[in-house]
Amino acid sequence: MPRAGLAPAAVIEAGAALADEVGLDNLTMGLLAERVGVRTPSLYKHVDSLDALRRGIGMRAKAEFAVALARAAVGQSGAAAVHAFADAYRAWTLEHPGRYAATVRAPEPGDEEDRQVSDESIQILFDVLTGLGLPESRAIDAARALRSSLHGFASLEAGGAFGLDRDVTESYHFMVDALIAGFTAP
Amino acid sequence: MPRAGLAPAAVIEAGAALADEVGLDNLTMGLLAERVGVRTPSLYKHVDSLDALRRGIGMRAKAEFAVALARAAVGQSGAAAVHAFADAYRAWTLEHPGRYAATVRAPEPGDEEDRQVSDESIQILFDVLTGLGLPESRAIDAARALRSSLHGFASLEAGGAFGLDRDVTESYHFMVDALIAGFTAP
DNA sequence: CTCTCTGGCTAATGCGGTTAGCTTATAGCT
DNA sequence: AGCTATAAGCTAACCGCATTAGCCAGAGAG
Repeated sequence: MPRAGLAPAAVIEAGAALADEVGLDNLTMGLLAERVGVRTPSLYKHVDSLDALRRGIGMRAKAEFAVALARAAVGQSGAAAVHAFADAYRAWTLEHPGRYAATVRAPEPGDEEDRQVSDESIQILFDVLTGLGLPESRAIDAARALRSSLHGFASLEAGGAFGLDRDVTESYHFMVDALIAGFTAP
Repeated sequence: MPRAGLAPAAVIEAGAALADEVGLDNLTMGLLAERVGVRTPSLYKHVDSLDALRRGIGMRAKAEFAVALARAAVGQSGAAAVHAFADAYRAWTLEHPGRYAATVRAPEPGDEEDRQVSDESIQILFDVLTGLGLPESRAIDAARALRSSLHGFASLEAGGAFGLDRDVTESYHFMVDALIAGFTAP
C-alpha cells in the first residue's frame, strides 16, 4: 500500500484551501481526509484534533494575511496607505473566506505563538495609521475603529447582508474615506 | 406523568436565554431540553429542527433588538440620535451575546417573514441617519458603513480581540464620532 | 537484508441531531 | 361524569462526525 506522503504542513494547507471552498464551519475531518486521499483517522497522525486544525489554519492564514496587507501598503503614506490597506483587506477576505474566518479567532490565553502571529497584522495597521499623523493618544482608538469597520464590512458582505443594488465597493470606499476624515478632523 | 406545559414560543424564549448563557454555537437540543425539563426528542414537538430553533431565536431577537434601538433613538436628532443608537446597539449586544449572534444570520432567500423583521432595524438605522442631513445618494453608503462598524466592533469585543488596557467605551465613542464627522464632512 | 519507526487502515466508542412508534394526559363534547 | 381525539412526552434506534485503540506494512538507517 503506497504512502500518501503527507506532512502536517500539507494537511493544514489543504485544510485552508478546503475551508475557502466550503466555509470554515463546514470543514470536517472526513472531508479533508477525502481531499488529501486518506481515511479519516489517519489525519490524526498529523493534527491533534479538529480544533488544532482550525488553530493551524488560523495561524497560517494570519501570516499570509499580514504579508498581503504589508505588501499593499508599502511605499504609500497618509490616506493613500490607509486606502491601500483597506482595499487589500477586503480583497483578501473575499478571496479567502474560510481562511479569513479562521483569522478572526483570538488566540487562547497563553498561546504565545498564536499571539505573535496575530500581532503582525495589528502592527501593520498601526504603522499605516501613524502615517496619518494621529496624536499618540488616539492611535489605539483609531486602530480599533478601522479594524472594527473593515472586519464588520467583510463579515456582513460575506454573510450576504448587503442586499440593495448600490455598488458595494463604492460604499466601502465611502466608509474608509469617512473614517480617515473623522480621524484627522479637529 | 404530568405535562410540562410547553409551547413553541416558550421553547424559543428558553433557547434565546440559553444561547445568551452558553453561546449560540454551543446551544444544543439536549441542553435546551434539560433546561425546559423534557427529554431531547420531545422538543421536536415544538420546533422542527435545531436550524429552525436558531431561526426562531433570530427572529425573536431581531424584533427585540429593533425595539431597543428605536426606544433609544426616539426623541433625539442629528449626532445625538446616532450616538444614542450606537450606545444602545453596543449595550444590547453585550447583554445578549447569543441573541445577537442569532440576529446576524441573513434571512434565507424567500423567507419573507424573516426579511421583514430584519428590515426593522435597518429602517431605524436609516431614520437615524437621515437626521444627519445626508444627501439621498449617500444614505445607503452611510447605513452600510455605520452598520459595519457597529457590528464589527461588537463582534471583535465579544471575541475578546481588544486586549490593550485602553478604555473600550472611549474607543467606541471615538469611532462613532469619526464616522459622524466623516459622513457630514464636505 | 533487517530492524525500527511511523503513516495508514479497520473497528469501535460516544455524542448530538433526528425519526419512529408507543403511551397517556388533557381538552372538549355529550 | 364518561368518552374520545389530539397532541405532549417517552424510549429505542439510526446516522454522521470526532476521536481512540490496536494492527499492519512501507521506507529509511544501519
